[in-house]
Amino acid sequence: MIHDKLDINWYQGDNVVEIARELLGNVLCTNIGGQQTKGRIVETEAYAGTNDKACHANGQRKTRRNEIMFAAGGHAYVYLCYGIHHLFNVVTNIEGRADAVLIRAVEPLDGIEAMMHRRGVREINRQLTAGPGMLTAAMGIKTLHNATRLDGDTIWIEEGETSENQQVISTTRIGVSYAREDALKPWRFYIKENPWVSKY
DNA sequence: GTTATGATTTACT
DNA sequence: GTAAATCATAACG
Repeated sequence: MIHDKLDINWYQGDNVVEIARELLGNVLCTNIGGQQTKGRIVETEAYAGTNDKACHANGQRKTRRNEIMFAAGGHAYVYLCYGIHHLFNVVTNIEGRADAVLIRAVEPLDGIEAMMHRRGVREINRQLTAGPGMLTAAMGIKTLHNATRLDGDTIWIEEGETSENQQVISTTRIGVSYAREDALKPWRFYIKENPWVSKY
């Protein structure tokens, strides 16, 4: 079965919410530290640039941290949250439009041994990748991978199985209550009844 | 220069 | 159920 890497142009559409939904079922791949890992994306959230109070780039606020969000779609935006967790986003839209999709959970496919080793767990269970900080740890993604191009050979996304049977649920985003009315936007997407979707 | 804080996880009472 | 861990960044002086 051939899986094609998503083309850089794929990321540059102007509807970040739609892209977040379409990312479900595709496969996030990393080749870091000599270990290749792959995981099917089962949960995402859209962050809609300057009009979204939950987005780091809201109100055209451009800083050193979120600078990469203003670049053209197809880059990785990785940053450290709570001093502990690395969060991985896919930058979308064209240069100057700071949209991004947060990858919140994946289902492990390849390199599971490496993931378990990085996470320090012995069994394959939700502890591996069912959460935005967990999946980056499992797949070896660190802040040094910020601004990585997703058409390279370190981090990329492949087309997944055709997902006719997957039912997509949309609901509110998590951990953004500070964003007031924008916290109510139903911009979190996940695959129904998939056991790897994050808790809370 | 200082200080507050978070797109979370984990451990503990 | 609640709280601690832990630090780069952003906002301010």
